[in-house]
Amino acid sequence: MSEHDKVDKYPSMTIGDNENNKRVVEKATIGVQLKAIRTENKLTLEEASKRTGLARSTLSKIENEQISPTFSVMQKLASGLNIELPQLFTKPKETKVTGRRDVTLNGQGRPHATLTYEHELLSTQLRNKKMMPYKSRVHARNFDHFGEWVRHEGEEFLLVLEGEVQLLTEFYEPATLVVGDSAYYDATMGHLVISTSK
Amino acid sequence: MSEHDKVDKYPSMTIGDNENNKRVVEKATIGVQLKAIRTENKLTLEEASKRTGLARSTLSKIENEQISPTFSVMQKLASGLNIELPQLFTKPKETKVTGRRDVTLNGQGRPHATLTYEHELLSTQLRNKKMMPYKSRVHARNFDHFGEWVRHEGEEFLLVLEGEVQLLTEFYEPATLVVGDSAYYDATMGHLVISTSK
DNA sequence: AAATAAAGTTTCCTATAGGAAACTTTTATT
DNA sequence: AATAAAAGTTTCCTATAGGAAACTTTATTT
Repeated sequence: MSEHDKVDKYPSMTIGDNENNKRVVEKATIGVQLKAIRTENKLTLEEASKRTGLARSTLSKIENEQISPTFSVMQKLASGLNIELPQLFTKPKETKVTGRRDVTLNGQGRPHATLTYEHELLSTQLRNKKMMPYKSRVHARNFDHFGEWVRHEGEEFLLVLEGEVQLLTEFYEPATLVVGDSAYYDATMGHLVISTSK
Repeated sequence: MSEHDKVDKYPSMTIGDNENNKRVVEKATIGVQLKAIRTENKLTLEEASKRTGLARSTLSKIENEQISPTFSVMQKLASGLNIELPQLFTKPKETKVTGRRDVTLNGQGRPHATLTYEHELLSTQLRNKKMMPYKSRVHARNFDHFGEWVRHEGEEFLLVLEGEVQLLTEFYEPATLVVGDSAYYDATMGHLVISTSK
């Protein structure tokens, strides 16, 4: 292997440069990550070797991006160094909303109407939030307005701001909620909110 | 390779059974995961092969846990199948609140008072929620009640139910919020809420 | 600043991953 | 139910990962 080869073996390894031409911008930094984790823990290659059961040389090569470790090696790394697997290739988490906030004054949210609901989406300036807050006015007055359960990934929390609604969910009896009442539920279970106000 | 070998190659591969005797309970299911993802997307091995740029045979062997894919292969999988890398070895998230809900009537939450806030924790019956909803009455009337910024992991959404408060955050001017106003912010950035009601 | 020790890298070899093609099994079609 | 087509598996080979030991570099001690 020539000197040039060594340096360029995994040059900047752009992920997914496959025939479909799907290109992912992120770089493969498993070596860099590993070295960072090891040095932060003040471990030598020898010590890391003992903990992971991997050869000193193997660790060195991974750190210098000379080889692409197998999944089983990655598992030994995570286990031996007491970290979660994704830490090996995920840069220290940067929340997408890092250092940002978004204030939405009453009634200034982005409107979004459907047949059954009138939503006011809140904090729409912030992208990639973990929560999607919104205020809703409920029009639906019975199950038939929907036809079937609403289901989707994630969890929902609701708080009644005015009037009276019924929360219908699979497996449970309907719950009548008035101002100040709230509920939290798994959204993969069928759910609906209907209005029982006048 | 004997029939027995084939079956047991990666028998139930308990991770991290290394000399430090650190034992991780989780199983290595990258093959199972991959197969699940592929079939859910109604892809044949051939199609998956085209998308990822990997050989049909390689995919088959990975799915049957006959080989341990290298990191670079895992990247091609994630990229080609349009998934996040950790999805390959993390079982489809089973929310801890699966199939459950928790209704909290007004004033029936669990009280939790501090010097500066009077909290009413909501939906405390459900454990391991992704969100922690609560109503708070704010006592603090200036920064000095705290001494320094509040900081923690995650994101916060707040909605004013009555009175008037000021939201103080690093990097931003204070925001005055009245009933119906809301805000969303990164909680790792210093933040405080103080009361400006009478 | 030599000598020694410790940490890290490279080489060389063996084991295993990944690809091409043959083979087997399953599904669809007549 | 026989045939064809499609999907999946296995074989066989080549390329590359991983381990042992030699080698180089960096830090430490005298």
